Amino acid sequence: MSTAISAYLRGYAERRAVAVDTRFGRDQLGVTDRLTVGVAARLSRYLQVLTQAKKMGKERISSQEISEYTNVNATQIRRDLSSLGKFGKRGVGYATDLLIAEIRKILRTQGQYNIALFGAGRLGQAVASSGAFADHGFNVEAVFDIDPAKIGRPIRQTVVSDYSELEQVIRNRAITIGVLAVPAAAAQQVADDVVANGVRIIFNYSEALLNAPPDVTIHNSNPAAELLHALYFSLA
Amino acid sequence: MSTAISAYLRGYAERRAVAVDTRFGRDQLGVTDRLTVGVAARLSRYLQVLTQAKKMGKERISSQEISEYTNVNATQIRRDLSSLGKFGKRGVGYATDLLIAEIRKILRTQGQYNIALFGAGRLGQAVASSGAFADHGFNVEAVFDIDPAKIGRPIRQTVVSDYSELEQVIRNRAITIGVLAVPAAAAQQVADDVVANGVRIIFNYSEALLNAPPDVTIHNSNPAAELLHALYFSLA
DNA sequence: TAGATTGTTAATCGATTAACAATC
DNA sequence: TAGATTGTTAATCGATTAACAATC
Repeated sequence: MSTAISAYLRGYAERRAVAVDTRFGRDQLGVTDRLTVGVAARLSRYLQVLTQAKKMGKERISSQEISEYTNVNATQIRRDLSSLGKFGKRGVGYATDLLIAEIRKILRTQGQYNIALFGAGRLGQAVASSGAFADHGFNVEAVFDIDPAKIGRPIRQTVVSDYSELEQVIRNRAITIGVLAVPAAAAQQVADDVVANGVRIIFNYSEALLNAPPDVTIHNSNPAAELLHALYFSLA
Repeated sequence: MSTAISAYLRGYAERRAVAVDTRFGRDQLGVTDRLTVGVAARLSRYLQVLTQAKKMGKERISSQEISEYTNVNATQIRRDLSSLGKFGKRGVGYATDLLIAEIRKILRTQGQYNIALFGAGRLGQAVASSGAFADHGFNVEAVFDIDPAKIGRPIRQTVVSDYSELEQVIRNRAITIGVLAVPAAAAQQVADDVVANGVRIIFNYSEALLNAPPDVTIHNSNPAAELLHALYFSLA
């Protein structure tokens, strides 16, 4: 067990009171209620751990084990899960497969989502090659760059497209998520362009502070901020 | 202003009540009190935004502006800051430089920290080349790989070392942080090795679930979990 | 002065946790 | 049956927010 300081997500916008039905997270009308931001963030992290645990051949897992890898209190985990259904067996634990399926259902992320990756540099290549996205149904459907040396070359399974084909590719390949692995100086322009073409979710790996319309969700990667925070707690 | 869902950190361990002195975050005895996990996480994020704002030539910034980029409520930001000192000017805002210095003081991250990077592949190269760490005093002092083709080659300013030199390099270069950009299958072994050589902070970019002693802080990078969570809130 | 923005209060709500009965 | 672990309760604590006086 490690004193892990773990990143987790939290959107401060869109906070909403929740009255989740106990079984399916749906209300009488069949409309799915919103989870609170904290719950959705934690469920995403449980899913990550469960996916990896399954890869390692683990068929059952206890709240205590999930706790050790996420550093979420075991009671909190049981509480989160039991408020959404009865997924566990007392004295036994949770079936990994079942729990993965249930959390995916709850998060409504069972489907496949098409990503366009911007920037085919080292970071872009690392992102495209990572299994992290693929495990969760995120397909890198398109990769863009402006470097003629990279355009037309394959990265994993995807051929790098010229940035000028942005509009056409986004629409033809049903891109819903833009991942920015471009230099900070170019990030705002790319963000503007993808937003103009209907993309409403941006994952920003650049250091740039992006501006976007209110209906666009921007997620910033902040490795340095995370490390600073981890450091604070390890320097007792 | 965007409906940004932003990552922020939270260590569930080491929670502690806080009674921070208003000016320096120190108590009568000169011993720095612990911030709550939430406050330390938010301060780290403010610092990230301030650093970038400064790069963009912004000399002053308001709580409202910081709020737009971090999606932390502006009142919360003023509250966090004012509980640690009076850093702002009413009617004006906060001086970027001053606030950066103060937050660094509070987080005790003014110093330089030496990082050893494991894995000189695409991800490792991207991490080493990123300005994100350098901006906050994290020096990539050593890079390790086991691929003979990479050993001896420079990555940015650092020559790739053979993994067999681990012990010597960690001790000679005063490495305090290990960053893992190795395949998942190798991650646990590397973690064990760096811990055996005294490193107590690990930043894990691999998908592996790592085990470590309780006094070791493990921070896991979870891009897919973050994206899942962002997705949940954008699929209204 | 007028406008802007901080610092602070007060109230509410959600997160966290220990403890334990239920039950596999 | 004995051990393990979930599901759930109850109590506490911190986070969040609106509102506004202070003041630049």
